[in-house]
Amino acid sequence: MVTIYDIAAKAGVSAMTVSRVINNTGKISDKTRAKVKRVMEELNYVPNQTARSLVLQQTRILFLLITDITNPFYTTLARGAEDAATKNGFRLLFGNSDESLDKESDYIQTILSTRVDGVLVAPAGDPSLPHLEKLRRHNIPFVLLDREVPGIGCDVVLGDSKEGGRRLVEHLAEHGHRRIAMINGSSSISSARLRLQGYREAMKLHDLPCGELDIYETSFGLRSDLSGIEAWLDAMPEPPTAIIAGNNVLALEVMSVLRKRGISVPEQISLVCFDDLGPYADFDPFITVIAQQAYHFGYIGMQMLLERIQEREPSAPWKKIVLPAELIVRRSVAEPPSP
Amino acid sequence: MVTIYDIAAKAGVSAMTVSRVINNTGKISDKTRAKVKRVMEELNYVPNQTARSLVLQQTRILFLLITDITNPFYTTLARGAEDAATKNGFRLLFGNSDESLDKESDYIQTILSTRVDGVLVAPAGDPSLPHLEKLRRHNIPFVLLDREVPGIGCDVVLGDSKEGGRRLVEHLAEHGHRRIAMINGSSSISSARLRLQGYREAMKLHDLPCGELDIYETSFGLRSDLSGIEAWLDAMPEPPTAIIAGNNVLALEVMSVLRKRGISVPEQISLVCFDDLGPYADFDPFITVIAQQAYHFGYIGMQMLLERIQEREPSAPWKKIVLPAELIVRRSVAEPPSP
DNA sequence: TAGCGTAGAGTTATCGATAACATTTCAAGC
DNA sequence: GCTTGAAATGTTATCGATAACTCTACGCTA
Repeated sequence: MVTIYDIAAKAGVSAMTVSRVINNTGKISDKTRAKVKRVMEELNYVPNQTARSLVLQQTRILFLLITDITNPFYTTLARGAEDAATKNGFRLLFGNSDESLDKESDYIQTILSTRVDGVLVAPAGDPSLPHLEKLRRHNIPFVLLDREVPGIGCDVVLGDSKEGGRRLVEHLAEHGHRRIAMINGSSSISSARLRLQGYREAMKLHDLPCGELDIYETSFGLRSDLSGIEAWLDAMPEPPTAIIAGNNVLALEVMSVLRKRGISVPEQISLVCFDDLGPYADFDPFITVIAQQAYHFGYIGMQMLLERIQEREPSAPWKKIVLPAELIVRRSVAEPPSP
Repeated sequence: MVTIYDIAAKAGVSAMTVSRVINNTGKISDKTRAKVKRVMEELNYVPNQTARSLVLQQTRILFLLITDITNPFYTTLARGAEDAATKNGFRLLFGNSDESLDKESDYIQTILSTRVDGVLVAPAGDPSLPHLEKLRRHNIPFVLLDREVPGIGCDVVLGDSKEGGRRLVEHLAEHGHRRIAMINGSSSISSARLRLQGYREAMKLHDLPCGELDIYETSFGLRSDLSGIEAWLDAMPEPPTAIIAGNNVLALEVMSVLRKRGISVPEQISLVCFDDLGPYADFDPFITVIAQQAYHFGYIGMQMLLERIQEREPSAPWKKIVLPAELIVRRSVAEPPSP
């Protein structure tokens, strides 16, 4: 591998001169600069970023840790983050925790040892706290995306989950639904908690019945086994006329179970969810959703992270951005079937 | 930031002894080992991977460069690659070239300067050749995924694109279609070329008409402007009764145009494509596709890459794996409407 | 008890770059 | 021709780890 010394030797200058040419610093005569550049081209020289990071104490690499790389919400978010990062001369690496605390922990370790300059995290849930404290202890700036974690102070970009929950209930109530059930992610995840809270408040406000059996708490991630969902549907004494899914993955899974049972949406049951389906919503614009501005989550989060890294205002108070929830009405809601 | 010297000082040993404890090499008394470990815990020490990489001349980091992070084909592939990498103690970083040669070139530069141990590339197309030659010149092992590039020798994992093209035509022909059009990615991409070739051969075999206007060559990536597709549909003298899309993104876009025009699928026109829609195919199992084993592309490609890196067989001949194409019949194909 | 082998440590050089300081070069001014 | 100061370039130390070598102390053997 060609090093800066090889270039220096061949160009008949010192390594420092080559370094100055590379970084455009200090004073170099045009003649020397040209000669060094020519030699670099000739030998296909590429500076060793590892060596550079070691002395500069910064990598200009940022990390985005998401919980589900196959979920379009996160890939769209990733695009936003990437765009903001490259626009500022940083590179972005991705990691995928799969909603697992263990994998998340591994990635945190990787992040610490790689000495990245900053991290964007969609945490697996409240128990992610120790992971975040680790980042804090090691002075690595980070911004939370989509989910808050109680107990840690930091910048965070959230969606208006509670409001989203309310709106979905209202939308269904307007169509005459009274038996509205909800399937949701774990309550150890702040967004799931707020979605549920919004749902509960709106149900109460509209004087709709809502027993504990109407709510099913499971994981946001993709599962191979849908029997939990089946059991839940069977357990409700009076079947619901509408279901709210806490995210897009859960909606897919509920849909799959309903189809298997020959229950048609929206004729026999209405179905709505949080999070849009990315490009696929376009394909068959079927399901009514609370859409989140996924791209903006990434873009804004990245901007906040870069501000912390470049510390325009040292130790500014933590910021919390809440992006609005938008109801997109499509074709998955109808009047409840007459009894 | 805590360094190995801080640990050494506090534990009253040399840095080398700490290094030996970290890496479990050499001989260390149990007493010393315990003391060093305790100090490392106390100070939350994490070894600096940058420094380590510099001296070891290896990073244990691999890179996956894909062309569309929002395409489920690639995210599923990414999962496979990640699983194979972590299983072997390597970490995997992702990059997204967006089907752009320029972005691809930037990533190649990043890869070279980061000194990763190996690369999995889905190239933007045949003009990616110089980028791959750069990797070769710098002795970075790489494996191509999904697309070949003429002019470079390397391991590659492909889908059986030609066979897929044939099968789609046959499937449509069996349903009585004679006017079958195709929208496809750029012919500078090997998989697009083969898909087209399969289509052409099958059309000829079945004695079906196929003029130049029936084929529309565009980009595989997502576009905001669908007017090209509109113009193509308008330009065909006799409208087709079926359309084959060269990948899932193109199918989405064609679908979008058709819906806008009030043309229903499959009643008025049949639509099939290459590549499945990931989890979304489950949601509304609508479109008939040639599915590729996306996960296996990643998993197998990664295994081949690791073999090259660990050089079990130095300079073994290049391997070319062709994964079978599977026709999944759903509901987007019907008999052509009677004239 | 001298000699020797080895477990358990330490020393020094190195990876490839850059910061900080040091030195050389050369043109302008008197 | 000599001084002076800025421009141009070089030298040395450093970042945090590891490889390769060296050293020390102790126990066993003859």
